[in-house]
Amino acid sequence: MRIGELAARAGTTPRALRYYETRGLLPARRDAQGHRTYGEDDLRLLRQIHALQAFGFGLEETRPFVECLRAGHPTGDTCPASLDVYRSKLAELDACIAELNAVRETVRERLLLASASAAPEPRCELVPPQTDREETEPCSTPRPMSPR
Amino acid sequence: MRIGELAARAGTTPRALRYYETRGLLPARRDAQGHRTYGEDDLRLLRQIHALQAFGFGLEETRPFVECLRAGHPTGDTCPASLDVYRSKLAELDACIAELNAVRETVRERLLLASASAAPEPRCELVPPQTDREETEPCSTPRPMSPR
DNA sequence: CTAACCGTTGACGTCGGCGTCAACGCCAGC
DNA sequence: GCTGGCGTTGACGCCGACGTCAACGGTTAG
Repeated sequence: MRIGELAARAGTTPRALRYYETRGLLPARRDAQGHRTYGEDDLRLLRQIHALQAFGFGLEETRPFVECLRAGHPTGDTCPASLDVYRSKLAELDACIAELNAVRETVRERLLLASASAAPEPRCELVPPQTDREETEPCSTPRPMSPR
Repeated sequence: MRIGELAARAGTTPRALRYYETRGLLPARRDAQGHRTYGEDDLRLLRQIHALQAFGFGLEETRPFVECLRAGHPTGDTCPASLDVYRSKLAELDACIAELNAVRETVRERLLLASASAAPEPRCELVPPQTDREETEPCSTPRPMSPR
């Protein structure tokens, strides 16, 4: 299997696979023409990578999982190094969530205070809220649920 | 007041102020030597900018607040445009927090499942947890609480 | 023969908010 | 005159995960 086919089957692009290779994450054999050649196993590795990326894992963080799979384990998270990544990710998420909640509360307070003082006389105006709902792009840091 | 002094008083750098100017966020007058000149008002604008940045607001999002202040209002969030930013930020935060919570739960489940199957015999090993606490850098997207 | 299509490497662009460096100007003090 | 300190503009670097383009090569189908 060559790069185009693997990319299509994995739902990604040749460019991404080449990038992974430069990072040492997904090395490829070469055929007589110098073209990259992959096996079925590589498809599993790619699926692992994408599953973790969808959760906001960085490429480096997927490495233990990928190597774990390549070592022959049934799943990528069978190895201790992968569990460590899980744990540090959990801690990171907890810290992030706590911080965002704190910010959220502060912003909410400010909004209430400001909208109160901005309307000197609370006229109970019930303006129909929003006619159109814009898709506001959410959290991008661990950025899960990327388009495509 | 020139750029170095204002930067020092605002706790930022000349580079940042020049950048703001290129963005049209903080225009400056010039003296005979071509040096940027600022007034006391600009210090207030800068404080507003930094306060919002500490909450994870992007520079563009601070613009309504800054213009509100320049329009002579007592606070930056007196104007409707600023309130809109507050509201959209709240929505963004809510979406982000919800997403992160979902990811957190999934990761936690995975960790439990994997650590359970990784230890075929739950040997109740009570290894002393962590000897050193590494400062894991938290959420960077709305990235509040930046260093300095 | 030529076009279509797949592959290769290399380099630059993207996004935000500046940091850092280069090369220069102007003014004060010794 | 020389040094130090402040200012100016312009350009490149950073970080992550690629997208996009350029210029090239090899295989296959018409």
